[in-house]
Amino acid sequence: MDDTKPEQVKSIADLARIGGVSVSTVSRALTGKGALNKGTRERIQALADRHGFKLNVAAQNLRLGRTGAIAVLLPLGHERGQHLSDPFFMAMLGFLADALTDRGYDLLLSRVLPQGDDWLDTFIRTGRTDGVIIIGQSNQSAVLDRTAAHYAPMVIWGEQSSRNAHVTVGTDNQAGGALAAQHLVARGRRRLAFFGNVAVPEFAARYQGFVAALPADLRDTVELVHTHITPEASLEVATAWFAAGNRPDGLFAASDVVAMSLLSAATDHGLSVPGDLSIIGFDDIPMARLANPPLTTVAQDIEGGARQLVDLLFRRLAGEDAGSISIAPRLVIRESS
Amino acid sequence: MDDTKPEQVKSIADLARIGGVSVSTVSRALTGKGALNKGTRERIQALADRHGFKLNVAAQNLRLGRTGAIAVLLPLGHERGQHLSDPFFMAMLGFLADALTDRGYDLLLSRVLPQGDDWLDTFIRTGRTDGVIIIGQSNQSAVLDRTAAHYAPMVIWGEQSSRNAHVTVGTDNQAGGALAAQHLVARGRRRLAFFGNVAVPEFAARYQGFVAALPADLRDTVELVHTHITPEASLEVATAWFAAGNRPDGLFAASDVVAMSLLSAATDHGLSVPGDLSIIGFDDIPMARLANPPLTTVAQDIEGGARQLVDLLFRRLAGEDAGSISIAPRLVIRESS
DNA sequence: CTGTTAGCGCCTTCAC
DNA sequence: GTGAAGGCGCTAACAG
Repeated sequence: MDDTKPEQVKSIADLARIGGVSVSTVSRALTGKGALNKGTRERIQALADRHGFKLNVAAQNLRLGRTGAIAVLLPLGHERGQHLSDPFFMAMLGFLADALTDRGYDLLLSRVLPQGDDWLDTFIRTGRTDGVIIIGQSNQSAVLDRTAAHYAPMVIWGEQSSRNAHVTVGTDNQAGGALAAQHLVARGRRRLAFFGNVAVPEFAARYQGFVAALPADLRDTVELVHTHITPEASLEVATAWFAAGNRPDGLFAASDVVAMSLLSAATDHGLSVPGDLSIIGFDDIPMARLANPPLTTVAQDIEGGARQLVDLLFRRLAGEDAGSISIAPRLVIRESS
Repeated sequence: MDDTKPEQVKSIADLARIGGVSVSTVSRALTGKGALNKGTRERIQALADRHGFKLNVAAQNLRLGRTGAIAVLLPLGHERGQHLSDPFFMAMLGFLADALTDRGYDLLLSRVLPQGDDWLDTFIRTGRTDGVIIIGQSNQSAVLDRTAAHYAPMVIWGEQSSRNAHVTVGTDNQAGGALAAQHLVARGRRRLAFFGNVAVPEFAARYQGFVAALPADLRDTVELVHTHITPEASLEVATAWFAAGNRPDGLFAASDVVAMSLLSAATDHGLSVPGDLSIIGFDDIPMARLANPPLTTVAQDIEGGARQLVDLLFRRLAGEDAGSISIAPRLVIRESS
């Protein structure tokens, strides 16, 4: 056809000049919005392709008063190492990335070390993203509540509570704890303990649900062992605990990673699982089935959760006053119990 | 002092009006750039704080001709499930987020299903980010090379090769394979196999390094077992392989996740580790020490790697023609060998 | 159907 | 030391 040499085209103005049309025509051709003669549209599109030109998304978004990005924040309130290693978050993040991509949004990832009480407002006011997804309340419930009061497009993965002013999506952790309790009791286990960090709302709920579902005589004897849920910390705590002579017959861990630490420590101390004791985890990370023996666990629907988070966020972004969502957990029985 | 009611301040123009100064003064006060009377600067900053005003980062970046964001792309060329579950990526991502945050940049996360051969150029031309970090070549080396020819701010975590036109940071996978070989040989193991997907450059190099470091008589008998490196796929392959009657005494896995599958499958078939056979993984994910028995593995320096990736990217962003970096692996001997 | 124009919110020369 | 004005690249009335 014609033989325009691919010169540097940096903006629609350049392309407009080369194509002998106005910038609005180029804009209409490339966005597909607005009425435009089919021939012109195709000619401009072809011209853009030939020059390897794409609309600048940043400028486009500025003009549209949006950013085209959603922030995913991992607050490291007290579990500094958790997010680095826990497969649960990787899975969640992957599904979130998919769900946001499907809607044409970018995912802005940020790990935050909460400082003072306005790290969240400060982040939001810089206008970097159109909405915020926060993974876990950590110890920041008060900050979340304060921001939720004036900022709608924010959803939190975590524990739902009537005390929360912020909107959450999350597993019914109490129900999950109850599933674990019922299972251990059904197996005839009576010397029980829970391992986790109850300063984290999700874990506290798992513990409460666990205790509440126990028969009255066991409720008073169940031990609460505090541990951060990183592999390193939980292995250390578990090893020390067994070394101190504790001989339980039923353990419920706040996460699969902690459960794997318990498994490892128990084996090291010559105990057989599930012969001498049962161990139950929480999450059902892909690796739970690779544990030795494969881990019985309370499964969270990570993919479904991610989808619900994104759905809810976009409903709120659209002005709808959509509320919290609770997801039922499911007991997956393998060989560790 | 004064009692201005916090009205809605959406731009520096609003603040300029309220403060009785020009927009340029506000800009100078809030960015700290340019000369300005100290008193004015402090007055405007106080005014901004009182109104909870922050500069709009998107507009600022548009004006400065940058985006303030770096893309981290996970190409899912043939390991669709890998990135969802492999703790290695979570760790890498966490460290990248930290390193980028330290430099005042955002991390734009994107999982891409490579389509055709210009998904990368298309992404770059939309101008969403100032640079690109790609985790793994996947099967896209040709695409990466083509883009690298005209786009400097791009670094790849993966396998370095003289055939690569793109710049990489990565573990010396051949050396890692050699470490595994030497260790198994030193343990007197002779019936060897490698488990992994050699269509992935990194894994191919691990396999080659492994074979090359073997004594001549073993080199011909080592078996290459193909498996994707997801927990699900590798467990299935390992189980079938043992069920077919294979009785090796030394296994080298392309990743720790695969090694844990091998451990699980071997135990299921009544084999003892390390009694009957030795198993070595690759990565040294935090959970490797929680395996039962704890996993011997070739450790990658994930944190150092992430830092090098970011350093290299910013050097190239500054116009420097900085080249690829190779990181030495380290054998971590635990109880699985 | 297409072009002109006025911004989105900010930074930065150039004057004063 | 501070203000006015132009423009980063794009979109959307409003005209014609």
